[in-house]
Amino acid sequence: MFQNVLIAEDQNTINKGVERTLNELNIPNIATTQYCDDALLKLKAAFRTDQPFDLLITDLSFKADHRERTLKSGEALIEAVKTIQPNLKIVVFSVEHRIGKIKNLIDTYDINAYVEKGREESIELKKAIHTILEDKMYCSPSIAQLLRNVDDISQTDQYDELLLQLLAKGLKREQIANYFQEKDFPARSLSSIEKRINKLKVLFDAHTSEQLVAIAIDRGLI
Amino acid sequence: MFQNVLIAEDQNTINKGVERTLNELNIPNIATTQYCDDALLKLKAAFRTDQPFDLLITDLSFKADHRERTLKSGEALIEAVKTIQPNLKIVVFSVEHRIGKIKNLIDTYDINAYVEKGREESIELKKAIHTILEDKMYCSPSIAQLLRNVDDISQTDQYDELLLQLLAKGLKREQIANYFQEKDFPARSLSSIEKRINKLKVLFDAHTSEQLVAIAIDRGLI
DNA sequence: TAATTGACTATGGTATACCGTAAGGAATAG
DNA sequence: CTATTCCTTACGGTATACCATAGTCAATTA
Repeated sequence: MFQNVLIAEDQNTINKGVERTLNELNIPNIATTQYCDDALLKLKAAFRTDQPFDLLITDLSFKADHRERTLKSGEALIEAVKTIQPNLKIVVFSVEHRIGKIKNLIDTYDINAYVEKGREESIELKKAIHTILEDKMYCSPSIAQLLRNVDDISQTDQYDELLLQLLAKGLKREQIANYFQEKDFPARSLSSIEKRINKLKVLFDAHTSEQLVAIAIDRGLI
Repeated sequence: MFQNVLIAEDQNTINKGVERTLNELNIPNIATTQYCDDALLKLKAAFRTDQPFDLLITDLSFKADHRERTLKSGEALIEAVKTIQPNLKIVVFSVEHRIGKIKNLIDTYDINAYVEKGREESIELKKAIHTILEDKMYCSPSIAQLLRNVDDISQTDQYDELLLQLLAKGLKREQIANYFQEKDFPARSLSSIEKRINKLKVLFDAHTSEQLVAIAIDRGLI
């Protein structure tokens, strides 16, 4: 079982709750922190001793408050951690359900578990920890399900992604065409842009381009 | 001090955490539940005994899962509770920061405290409970600040919020107008809808309605 | 080579969104 | 009461989005 676990989570109550769950697993040393910067400091400090942390459980989003912050998100924390202790096991514990974001997280940072916050989260956390101990990856069932279907989404390639981003950034169709002209992209005419947007609307079952943007955001594509 | 407290919160970990916080206040009987319907059953059952609950701490949003639900939100639970035990003290404990919703909650249901989930939530929960014991209302500082600035804005907030939601759901301007006709809302003409959308675009500095929706989602307005 | 296909583009017509103006009515101020 | 202001609505013109059609060109195939 893990010996030294660090919890990074801004919500105080969740800290307490996760701590209690870890108690039930008989983990001897549990540290908690409410800021990413503090988490990194603690990890660094412990890494220099003979008692480094062997597991990090971290949220993704941390609210801003009066304190200055260098690391502003779980992603940033993970990226920083990987440079000093690349073998540290990491569990991401978040409400994030946008599959694009999660897939990116898994692909980029090679995290060991993704647990979605929800009713069964305590049970899932325990499962995740046991699974990691066997050197396997754990993922909440609902998310695992979505990940399997993620190939549908990767059809919408970089081009579509950029197109949706530009829409969400407030560019009109003609402006997008001009932008693509400059970048010398294929399908850079106004006509092609229109067709592509239309294709995306069919693909995502959106009635308007406003809804298209909303869906794209909801799925974490942009 | 309160003797019998019920916690309604779908996130298991938060349940544990709040329970621990209440332990620190030496509250003898703490019950937890992850469903609104169960919460109501427990409240009803206890109300018939000589040990009714004297405090309810409830979240606002409860995720859907396989179970059938009658009560789907904290608001619904509160409304139901008020019919059977109108004097029950209620603490709402939520991440909700849309001031319109919160003001509506306070005005309609006469709740005793609103604690916003965040870094200081445990301390605030304790403060809230102590404040309620003195028969006063407690509100998180950040929310209290916002409430002071919002007198008549809240109505327009609701309206704008719905408008943005309908846009994100793919309704066209005319369909939104029709929807507002049916609901007998003020400013229900196509012209008014257009004007309002335009006002929102100026307010949020959006160039297109697509961007407006994106910004609204980003800020958690919808 | 000739035909075919597919990706891209140009064009024009229709629908919708956008924007300004003005009229009506309710509430408010003088 | 009248004037003013604010809100709502109607209306009309312009811009943009939407949609169908057809043309160009390059690559592929027979």
